[in-house]
Amino acid sequence: MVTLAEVAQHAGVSASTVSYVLSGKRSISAGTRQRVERSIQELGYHPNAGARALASSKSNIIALMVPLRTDMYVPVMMEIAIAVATTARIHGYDVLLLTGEEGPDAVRRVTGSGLADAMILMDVELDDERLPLLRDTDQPSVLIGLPADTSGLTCVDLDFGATGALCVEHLAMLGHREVAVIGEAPAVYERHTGFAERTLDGLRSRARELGLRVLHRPCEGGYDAMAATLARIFDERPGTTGFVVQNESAVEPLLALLRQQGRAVPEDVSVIAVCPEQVAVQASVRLTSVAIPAQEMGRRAVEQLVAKLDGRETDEVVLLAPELTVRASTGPLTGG
Amino acid sequence: MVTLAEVAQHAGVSASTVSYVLSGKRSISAGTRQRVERSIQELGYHPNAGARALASSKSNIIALMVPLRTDMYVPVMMEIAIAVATTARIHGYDVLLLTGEEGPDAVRRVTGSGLADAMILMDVELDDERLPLLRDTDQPSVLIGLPADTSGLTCVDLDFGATGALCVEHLAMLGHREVAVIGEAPAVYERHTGFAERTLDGLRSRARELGLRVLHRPCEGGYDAMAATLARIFDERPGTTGFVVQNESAVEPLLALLRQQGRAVPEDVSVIAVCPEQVAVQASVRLTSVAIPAQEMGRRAVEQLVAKLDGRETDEVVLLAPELTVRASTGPLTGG
DNA sequence: ATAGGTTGTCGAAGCGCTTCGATAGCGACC
DNA sequence: GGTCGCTATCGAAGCGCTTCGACAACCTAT
Repeated sequence: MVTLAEVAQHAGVSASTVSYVLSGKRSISAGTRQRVERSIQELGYHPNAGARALASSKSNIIALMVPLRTDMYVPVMMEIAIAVATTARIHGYDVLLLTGEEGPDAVRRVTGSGLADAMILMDVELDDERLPLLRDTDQPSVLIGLPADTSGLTCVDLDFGATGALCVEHLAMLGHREVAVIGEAPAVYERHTGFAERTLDGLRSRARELGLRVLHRPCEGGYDAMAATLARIFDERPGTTGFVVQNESAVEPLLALLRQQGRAVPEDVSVIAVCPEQVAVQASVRLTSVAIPAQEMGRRAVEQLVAKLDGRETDEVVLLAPELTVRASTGPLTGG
Repeated sequence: MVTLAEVAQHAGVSASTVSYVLSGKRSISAGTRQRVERSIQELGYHPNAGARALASSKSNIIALMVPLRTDMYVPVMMEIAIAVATTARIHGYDVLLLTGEEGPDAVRRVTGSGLADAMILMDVELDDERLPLLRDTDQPSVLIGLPADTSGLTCVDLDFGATGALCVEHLAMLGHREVAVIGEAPAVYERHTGFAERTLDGLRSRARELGLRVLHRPCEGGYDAMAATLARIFDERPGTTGFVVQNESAVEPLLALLRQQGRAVPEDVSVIAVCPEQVAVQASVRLTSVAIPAQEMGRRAVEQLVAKLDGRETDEVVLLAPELTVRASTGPLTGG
């Protein structure tokens, strides 16, 4: 391995000068800079990460903690992770991938060892056990998702409350009066992942204002579970004409079942999905949907984090405004 | 931050003794060990990663390069990534997440800076531009996927050739004579990702031996693309009764279209998917499938890598044997 | 011409750890 | 009882870098 000292010797300057050329923290004459840069090129020098971290107490690494479970929103998670990695590189950081498995211990380990300068947590639960640790540390962190108590934390998330409201508004505008919400698997609600509840709250309170009736049913993904859920819904509320689906793996089964039951989309029933664009576009009916802006979330999380690392002020909570795209799965209520 | 020296002082021993307690590289008396361990506990000591890396020239980090594109097999990629992270932790390594974006430069950067001790590459193309670099480096690496020339490389992958053969055998056994293969998007073939071609080769050559006719059609995911593809297939080969699908996002559309055309699965046509178990189980018809053993692939890749890092001999190529699970989407050809 | 301020460079200290002798202590052996 | 061979421990060097203070060289304003 080529070292700083070798570069310095090759360029005929001192080691510190090379270091300053690299960091730009002191002014260097154009001539010297060029000589040093040529030497770096010629020798194929790469600064040693460990030495750098030791000397500067900065690893230039951001830890990203992804949920271990793969029962939900996998593509979204992946897209966020990739956006995080890509954006981090732009700011000169690398990303360390941690799984939720280690739980709070991972936070301690990474914080304590100086492995990472900062950390991003995904899939935050309302009362996440990692939060006290984060508040105690002075290591910057950003959450993707919204816990119950955000004090002292920085969070980035889609505004799921507004998302729910937006869905119900669209349906109301089209004349629907009875709405069913196909939610995430029961386990998701049980573990108090905030977004599912927030969507529902936003949707319900707006529905109340607009005078719509709402029936919420959690649903495991897949065809069979969806069939059972749908049967129960029509059993309980035969007049249901609007559906809001917040569960990727229930989307296609729902469409298939409706088709099978002779209910035309969007003539008889309207369906809105809360899902990534790709799912909405590729479905058997092009879905009116509120997109989950995975990339944007990853990007913003990194930007918040970098701002913190640079000592800039940051917002406490960044809520991304939902956008509803009308496609072919919603239409005015005609039959009455 | 608590340092080694502080632990040493607290325990009344020298720094090197603490270090040896931690690493176990020299024998330590039981009494001393206990005293040191108690001090570590009490002070909440975590070894500094940078200092360690510098002194030992080992970072205990494995770099994982994931494809940037999210056009295919996203859940599989995610599952592999998580399996890699989990398995790596078991062996005392952390995982650095690199996106394909930087391309070969990322390999240079990570190798040169000593950021990682080794690296795992996913989504390897037949003639991947990163391979020469890997062969040149003495940094251990493992590929997930199979390039054209595996000499000097260690690879882990599903045996896609055998997978193709297995699918066609199953269909042949059930009496089918005309088989259509719904493949990945054309772009996947164009960029020469090996697995798609290997599946096809294995399938074709076994079909020849068994006397079946095979028609292969690449297919973008989604309903519309699948509809067009399916129309062309039945147009060209009206007698097609067996389908092999190697494209997650074509599965559900295919089932919907067949249903819509009044072709019953599995009475009239049989469908085999090459996909993750979850997809096969959740589909509207429980699919006979060959699973893509994502977790196993990630795990094996790490194990190969760790073996290399420990100086143990490793296999050059690990091909996982495919397993076909019969579910409800395939059956004997009855109509004749 | 001289004090004062820049600008560009250097040397040295030190980041926290690993690791290589060196050595002290101790039981065993002839 | 002296020597050998352990085991358990220590001290010191050094990994490759950053960063601080020092200082020479030069420029400007008086």
